[in-house]
Amino acid sequence: MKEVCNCDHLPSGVTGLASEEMLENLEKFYSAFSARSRLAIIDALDKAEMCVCELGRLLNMTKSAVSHQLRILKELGLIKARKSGKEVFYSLADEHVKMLFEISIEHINELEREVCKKNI
Amino acid sequence: MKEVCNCDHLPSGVTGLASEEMLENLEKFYSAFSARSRLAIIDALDKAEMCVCELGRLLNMTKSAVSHQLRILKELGLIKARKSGKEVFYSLADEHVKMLFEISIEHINELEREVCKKNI
DNA sequence: AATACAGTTGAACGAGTGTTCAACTGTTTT
DNA sequence: AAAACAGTTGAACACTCGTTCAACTGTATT
Repeated sequence: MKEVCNCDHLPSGVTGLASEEMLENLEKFYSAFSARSRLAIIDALDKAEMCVCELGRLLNMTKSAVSHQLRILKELGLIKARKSGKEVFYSLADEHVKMLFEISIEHINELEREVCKKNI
Repeated sequence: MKEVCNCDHLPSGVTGLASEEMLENLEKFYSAFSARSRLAIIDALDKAEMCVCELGRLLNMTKSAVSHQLRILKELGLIKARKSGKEVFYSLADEHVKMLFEISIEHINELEREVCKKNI
């Protein structure tokens, strides 16, 4: 009962691999969430619309740092901006972003529990 | 009807922000998916159990590069290993990882469609 | 018109990261 | 016992990325 690696050929049963384009989209999307500062911003905007100044104070970041990260999130289509006088109010782009973020939180919580159980 | 930034105090309606620990978990999790090579590995393992050699050939990576990334994924509890003779077969850790990955793909597809619609 | 404030931008810096290379372990085959 | 193979590991390298700093735009206030 030997399990062959047979490294002369590709594994046979493997079909439906993600396309290059899909991988690129996934990478871009996950990268947006892979920095603590951006995660904190998304988490905050998941709770309420906020201006740069508020975000900065809430998250202990400089306005500049917040602004840089907001630009990245905006380019990825994850947040939207609403200008009002001197201020710019940011919020999550749509319900899809909101859902995806909240679902992730739930699942990662359960994942964490699984890992903990195994380590006992 | 002026919308006050009132940058002397924190925004009032904001409660239930993610804890530091939660942010850390989210960051670790998303970081695991933020490298193209790791994404490709996860995608492949989502389709079938594979050894390092197969992954390397399938994804055009050296065994060393694959092994390094597998170590990271294993430390995060996202994949598991099964040794058999000379070879080590890897697969996704459990159904939770599988689901989270597949759900993400669906949602990102829809997200992409939304963004495209807006750019018309 | 001058000042103050919210926000943006680009350059520069330091920290983190993925790959490569070479040496290594451990198992199987001859 | 020696050779071959699957896989791992650590150092080195280039590259990316987030923050800081300073200068800037545009709006509101006096």
